[in-house]
Amino acid sequence: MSNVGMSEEMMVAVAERFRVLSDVMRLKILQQLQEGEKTVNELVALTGGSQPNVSKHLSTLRTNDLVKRRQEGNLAYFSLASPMVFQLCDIVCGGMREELESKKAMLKI
Amino acid sequence: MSNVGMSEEMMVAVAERFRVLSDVMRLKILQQLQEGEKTVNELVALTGGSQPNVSKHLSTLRTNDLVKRRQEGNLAYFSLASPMVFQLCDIVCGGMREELESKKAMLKI
DNA sequence: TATGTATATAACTATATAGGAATATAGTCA
DNA sequence: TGACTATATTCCTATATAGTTATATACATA
Repeated sequence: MSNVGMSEEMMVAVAERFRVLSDVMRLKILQQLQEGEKTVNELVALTGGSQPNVSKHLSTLRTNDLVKRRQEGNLAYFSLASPMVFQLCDIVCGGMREELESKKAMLKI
Repeated sequence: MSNVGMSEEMMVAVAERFRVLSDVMRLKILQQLQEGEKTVNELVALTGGSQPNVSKHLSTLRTNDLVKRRQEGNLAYFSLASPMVFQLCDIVCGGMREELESKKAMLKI
C-alpha cells in the first residue's frame, strides 16, 4: 500500500495526530491510561503535573479522539479511545533500538 | 510488551520523533523520498517549498536519523533512512479511517 | 442553603519553530 | 581566475503552545 498518493488533507490530519503525540506529558498520561481508566486527580498524582495542566492535556487528547471521558458524580474518568498509540510507540521504540544497535556496531569496527 | 515501564528518557525520545513527524512539509518530503532518492532541488520542485525551507527540513530530518545524505559533485542526494515512517503513517491512517467509519455508523442509527 | 471537592477555563508569560529574504559556502566548468 | 549552479546558513518575524496562577463551574453533602 503506497502512501505517495496520500492527499494533502490526509497528510495534514496525520501531521496533526503526530503533533498531539509529540508532548511528553501527554505520552505520560496515555501511558498511565494503558493500565485502565483514571480520574483527573489520579493522573495528576501519577504524572506529577499540575491539575490545570493535566486537565488541558486531557482536553487536547479528547479533541483528537485519543481518550474518552465518562462522568460519574463529581469525578471524570478518562480512558484510551484507541490502542493505536502503543502500536506507534512500539514502532518508534523498535526503530530507535535498531539505530542504537547499528551505531554500536559501527563503533566496534 | 508493556510500555508502562518506558523510561522518562525513552519517552522524551519518542515525543521528539513524533514532533519531527508532525510537520506537513516534512511528511511531503518523506513521501517523495519513498519513491527513491532525490536532490534538494527535485524536492523543492515536487513539494512546492522554497529552497531554504526544504533544505532546513532536510537538515532536521537528517539530525533525527530519518533521512540519509549522499553528495555527488554539486548535488546532494537524500533518501529514507528508515521505513518506520510509513508503518507509522499507515497505522495513523488506519486509525483515522476506523474513527471516521464509526462516526458514520453512529449517524445512521 | 452553605461548604467542600473535582474539574475546567481564562489570562498571561515564556519558549520554540516554521517560513521568508538575504547571504554564504562549495562544487563545476569555461 | 571568474561565472554559474546547488545547497546551506543566518537573521528576522509571526505564530503556536506548554505551563502557571487565578478563577469559574458543577456536583455532593451537611
